[in-house]
Amino acid sequence: MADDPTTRPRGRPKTFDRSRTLETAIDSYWRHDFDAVSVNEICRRAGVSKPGLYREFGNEDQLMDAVLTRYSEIVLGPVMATLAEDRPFRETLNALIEFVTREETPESPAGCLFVKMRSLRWRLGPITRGHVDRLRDQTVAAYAAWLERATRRDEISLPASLDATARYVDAQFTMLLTQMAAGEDPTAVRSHAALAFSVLTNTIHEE
Amino acid sequence: MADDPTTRPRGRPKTFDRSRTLETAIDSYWRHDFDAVSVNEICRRAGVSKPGLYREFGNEDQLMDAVLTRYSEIVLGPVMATLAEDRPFRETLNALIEFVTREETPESPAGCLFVKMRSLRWRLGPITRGHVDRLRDQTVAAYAAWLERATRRDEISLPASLDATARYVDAQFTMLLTQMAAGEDPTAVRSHAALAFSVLTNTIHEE
DNA sequence: CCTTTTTCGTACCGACCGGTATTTTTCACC
DNA sequence: GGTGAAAAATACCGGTCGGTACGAAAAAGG
Repeated sequence: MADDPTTRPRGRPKTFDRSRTLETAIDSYWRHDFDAVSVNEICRRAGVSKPGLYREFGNEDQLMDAVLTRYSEIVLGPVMATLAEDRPFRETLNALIEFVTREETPESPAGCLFVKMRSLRWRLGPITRGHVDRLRDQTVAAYAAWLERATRRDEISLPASLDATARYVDAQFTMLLTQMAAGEDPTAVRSHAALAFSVLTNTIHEE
Repeated sequence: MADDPTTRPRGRPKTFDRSRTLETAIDSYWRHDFDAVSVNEICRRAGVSKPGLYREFGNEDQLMDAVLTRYSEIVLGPVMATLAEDRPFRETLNALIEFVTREETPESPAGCLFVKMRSLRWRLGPITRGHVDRLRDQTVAAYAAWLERATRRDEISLPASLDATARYVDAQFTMLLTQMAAGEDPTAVRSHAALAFSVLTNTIHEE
């Protein structure tokens, strides 16, 4: 069943491990400085030949795009899901802050690869760049929807227009993640988060 | 007097224009993507031979250090001076926000070269990196002194420890300048500033 | 066994990098 | 005019980059 002789293709069987290579690439881009991660370097780390990688992904731009797609599924998806849940505003906010300021672990470095890509936009090819832009719009839209629901339930009162506030939230999370990626103390970053988001939660009807 | 024959050195007179080269380098690093600015590229832009530049500055690290020194004198110095002035807190804050969110002009791109260097720390040599770290400490210290004076005069009440608040202010200005460098709309960035700093100015005794 | 098909990886391409050896030019001094 | 010293630029170095030409290897079909 593992190798059905009727469907087995004709030529030399493929041994290239796409998934493993992709994970190596994600980890490399995420953990290390961006310009220290060349295609050559990824091949070295993944133990894969360069033409093999190019056969699988096409070029550097498409490789980065595949990396971003996978990262989006693994990391960004759950965050979006959290934002879409119908929990009290503070609860979701605290969960997000906790998630964003978590310590580095062997399987997931501090910071966010998506934020890193946004800040190093010029290193990206046109495909990945477009992908990043689309994801950013989706992220801001998710923040806006979250804020609107909380506003309708009188949990917060918007300090600015819905769109401006959503962009502010995005900017603040970007800043927090950038600081985490830079190796800042998580406690200090959390205190920044408390200050930055107090404009949302310290409303008059808490008095 | 311009060429005193008693002090005129022996060999071929120097024609290398250090100041002009330095300004070309500042403009290049400031305006363009960091990895698009190689030593070769700076030589091309400045119309200077590569050995000439190396004779003048030593290597890339020392060139960047010289760039940072000059930038610090030109741009960071006046900001520090503004912070040290004894003006009402809001007045200084507004002046800083206005300065930071100014539009791009031919002689000064949007954003801040110092912030750019901080975010691209891995592109820097050891000398420039140390310089950046020192300047950052000085900046945070200047914010702290400014906040402390305002607190003593009861203009603001600190929402966290002096040090934590100073670091928060630094983080926020860094974020604003990063957004400006990314080409965001100055009005949107100013609205982010208003939200981020409201935690300092919206104190109880304004009620 | 031999051909066909597919994937494999070595070895290479031109471009650009940071940095320098070397020769030529331009001056002061004699 | 000849000579020594300082600064000029050409032309080069080894290394790395993104990307690929091409022959060897491994399977199925005959």
